[in-house]
Amino acid sequence: MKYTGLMSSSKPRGQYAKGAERREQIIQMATDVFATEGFEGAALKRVAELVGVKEATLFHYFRGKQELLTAVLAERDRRSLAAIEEKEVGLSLMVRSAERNRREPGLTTLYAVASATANDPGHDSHGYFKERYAEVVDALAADIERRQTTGETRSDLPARNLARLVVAVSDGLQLQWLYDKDVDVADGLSEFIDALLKPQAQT
Amino acid sequence: MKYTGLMSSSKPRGQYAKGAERREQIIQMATDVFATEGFEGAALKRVAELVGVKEATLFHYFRGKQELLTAVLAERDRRSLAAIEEKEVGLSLMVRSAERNRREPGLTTLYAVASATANDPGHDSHGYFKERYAEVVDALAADIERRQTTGETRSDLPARNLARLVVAVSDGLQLQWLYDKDVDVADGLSEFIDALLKPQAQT
DNA sequence: GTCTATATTAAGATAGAC
DNA sequence: GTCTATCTTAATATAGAC
Repeated sequence: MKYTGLMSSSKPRGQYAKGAERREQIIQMATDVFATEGFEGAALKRVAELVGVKEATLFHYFRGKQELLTAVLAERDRRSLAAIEEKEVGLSLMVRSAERNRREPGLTTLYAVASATANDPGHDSHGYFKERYAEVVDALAADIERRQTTGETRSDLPARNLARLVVAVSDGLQLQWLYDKDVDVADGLSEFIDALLKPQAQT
Repeated sequence: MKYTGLMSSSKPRGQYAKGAERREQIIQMATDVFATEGFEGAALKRVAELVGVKEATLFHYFRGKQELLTAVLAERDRRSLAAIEEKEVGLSLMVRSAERNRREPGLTTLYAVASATANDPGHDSHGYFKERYAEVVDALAADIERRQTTGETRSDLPARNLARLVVAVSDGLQLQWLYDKDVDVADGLSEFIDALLKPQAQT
């Protein structure tokens, strides 16, 4: 309802914030509001009030609501990666991400919905998702291929196909979780990786 | 753009169609328009024109655009099932459905987007997807469990977990296909089923 | 101090929901 | 018709460079 308390304390009279900082503030606050209200349900007015600026200021930093959404999604990715050990890549990163998702259901839902709706090339986040899918599949395929050479992982299927399956299981279970919170994405993904990637004895 | 549904020429002047028939016509035409223009992009006015009725008539049969969408999605399911051998259930049905999806990309995209956006309990199609996921997982689990007793399929994992993975791979690959049409959902799903469900030798 | 780039806002157009 | 949300336009305020 009322957020006026935040205004004057966070932004002393007569001072302008530096562009990059204000941009950060807006993304952070938009993250919270989008995660709580959903994309359509969120009003930019509320975001602006919480930051302590007028709506018009938001449009100075972002061309529109969709561009702000893209910034929120990209920033979540960035934070996610930053919070993880550098050595963790590929398969273990996927499982770790699924565990993080469990802790932020609002953002995870936002992400799942956006990944489907942004399929339209006209959607502002289309490029972001297209590139990200390519990157994730590439990184996973490289990790799997490395494991294949050491015999740690089955080699009877192309690494790239296996990578696509891992990503598919992750996204697909996430979708089922939207409708049934008993579904555990991290557990299911782990089970899948253990079961599918284990070296195969010929039967 | 060509719309192949039943046209107004099938309705002689001065005759009212029976409710069920008109309803059918509307659903068929809406299917074409939604598949071509997408849900948001589609104008109900256009659907009405193509059917040969006023927009108000649409609202007589469906409370709103979302309810019409639900009817379109449900009808696609019904037709899909009707066109398939009765004996085909479970795993082979999943692969067959993926093959059909390849032939109707517009509808498939519509379905993928709707399955993510309808996660909100307030969305008109929410109940449809929730029930459908439960049904599909149940049917698949039953099929897999049967195969497990015959030794045709691995038994070291619960049938229900395997069923959820199969559904996840199907939906997940479909999502990747939205961004890269080179992804072949049916092939990937087949590969996955062959690889994962094969009885496991102990390693 | 003046100048310029950037930050911010007031006011309102437009479109859709109720 | 009223209300609310997105977005535009154009004018004002501030910070930093010189």
